[in-house]
Amino acid sequence: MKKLLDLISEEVKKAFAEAGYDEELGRVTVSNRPDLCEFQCNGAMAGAKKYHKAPIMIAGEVAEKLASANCFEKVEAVNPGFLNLNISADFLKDYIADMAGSEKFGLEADKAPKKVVIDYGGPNVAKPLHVGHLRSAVIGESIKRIGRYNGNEVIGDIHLGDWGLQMGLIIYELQLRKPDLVYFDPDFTGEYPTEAPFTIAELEEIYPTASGKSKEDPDYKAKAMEATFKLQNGEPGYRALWKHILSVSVTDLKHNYERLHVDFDLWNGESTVHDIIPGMVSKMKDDGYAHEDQGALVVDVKEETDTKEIPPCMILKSDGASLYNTTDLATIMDRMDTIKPDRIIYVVDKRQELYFTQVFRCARKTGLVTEDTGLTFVGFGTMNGKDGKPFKTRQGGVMRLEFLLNDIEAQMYEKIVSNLNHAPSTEEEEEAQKTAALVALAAVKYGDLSNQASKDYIFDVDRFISFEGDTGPYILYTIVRIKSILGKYAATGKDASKATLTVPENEAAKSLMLALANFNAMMENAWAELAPHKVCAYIYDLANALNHFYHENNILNEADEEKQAGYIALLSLTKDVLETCIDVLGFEAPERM
RNA sequence: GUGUCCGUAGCUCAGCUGGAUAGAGCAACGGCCUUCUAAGCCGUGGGUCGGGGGUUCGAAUCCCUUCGGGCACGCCA
Repeated sequence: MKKLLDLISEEVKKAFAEAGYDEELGRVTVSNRPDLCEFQCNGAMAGAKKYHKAPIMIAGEVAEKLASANCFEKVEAVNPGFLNLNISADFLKDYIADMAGSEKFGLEADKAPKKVVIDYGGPNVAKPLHVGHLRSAVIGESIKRIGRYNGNEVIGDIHLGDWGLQMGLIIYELQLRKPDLVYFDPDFTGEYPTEAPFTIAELEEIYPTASGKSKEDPDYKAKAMEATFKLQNGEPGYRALWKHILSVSVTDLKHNYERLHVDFDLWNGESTVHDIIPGMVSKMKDDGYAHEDQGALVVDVKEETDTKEIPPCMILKSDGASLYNTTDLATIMDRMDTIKPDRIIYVVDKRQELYFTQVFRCARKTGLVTEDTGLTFVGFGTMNGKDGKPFKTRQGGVMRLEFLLNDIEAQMYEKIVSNLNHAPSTEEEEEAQKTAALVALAAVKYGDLSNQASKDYIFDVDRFISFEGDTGPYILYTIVRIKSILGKYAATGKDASKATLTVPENEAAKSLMLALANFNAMMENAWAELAPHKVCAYIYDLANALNHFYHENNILNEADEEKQAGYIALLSLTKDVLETCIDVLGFEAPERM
């Protein structure tokens, strides 16, 4: 289905052409003066110079040609040369009816669907998720869903940190604590136990302890490095332990991501590509791209157009060990090999931007990716506390994601229960718990996603839980409100699915339709710009339009059944669109709140 | 130092492929619950769009400059 703006623009372009002007001048935009008109075209002013004519003259001529166009109910040429347009109520109603009947509310799927890998998450095993992982998960998940909604095949990959020194640290510390475990017996030849010799809680304690010791004690660190080396070279006991660490950790991670409504198609990590690194490196050497510099193996990635010096991309450290770059490049190679994506999107902290330009250039230069493979860096800003500094606990430590969510859910629960105005029954308590979880998630996600991803933002818990105004809960509240009305309508024995739209006969209804009509353009644009905040801005507008409509029209008491059915159809569509949008943002609405 | 992003109302943020009076939310103030959920709606006050130049009929938006801040700049990830 064509976008409403395109349909209107076609008419206006035709009018420009008929009046003897360049039709490109006929591009219509949403009015920035809603008090004057719904849509505007500024082409007359842009063309004034070219045609040596006063803009108002041009606008006037075009307006005359447009007089017969049935899609407008008002066409005005006003000084200095604006073309003010109001759409016809009938035309709009028909458009909305088409939209309601179309599969994706009028969104046309990409003509050539792309296969896209999206790399987000990036947690380390054996370490709990903390607030630093929140943005990647929330933004990445939303971009993934937006991409899918636009008709693409999008594959989410968590890209675990599961291979480096951290693993050696854990193994060595475990060996000190439980030296009798079979994993450390070099003569052991049997089957290793299937049960891990530790719990997630122990694991989460072991890693920081080991990490701390290794910083203080060079000997300890050397031992950990040795363990890492053995692991990477296939020592059976270590491999078996590593699998335990991975599985215990992944189980826990899945649980935590589930709570965030975030899921990944691939749980690959650094270890996935370990075996293909040597081949990749030697090929880069053989092809003449990689050379030694100060002992390290590097690939130059400078380009003439650079405004600053871009350091070479390091492939191997001077001690011959691989590093982050090596794994990332090998991961690209692996993805090209196994998935053949058209595009890879990285949702990562924006501080890594320079690093990723190096990696991308290196991948292109060395032929790891084809010319037309897109490599996109979506950098997100820091989540700051109210003081404008990186978000910390009251004690100044890193806040665990679980604790943060628990805290917000608990406050949400209090609010819900106090809204009941009576002591909750057991059932009500249970429902309140569920609702609190949904609302808390919406509050956190909307709070994050409504900001431009690339900017730092202030994570203000008090603001999020107050849930007034432009917040996730406001959106949910609007949906719940519609559900309630639709439920009551159905309870009178009428069938909402049979309700058909009617021509909007008041300003509130028309505004709501206009807001709805923007859906396809918005969703397409959100994908083009990888910008979930556009979806947030849209649903905030739509929710406002709905609430305005709600206060202007008494739906359930409307005596005229046809008119009432029209309202109901409008409400249903609004609900469906809102729910589609929040789904794409990665949260959902409760039945009541 | 070099590069890069940012600076919009008291606070948090939109708007930035140039257009008419710069928009929201919070906070402040004033209305609206015997009618569909007041987590709502309606209204009032509040801004030299960091400063200065320039391009343009027109600049928060583009260019230059300056001040202030964030971040990144080869063996961490």
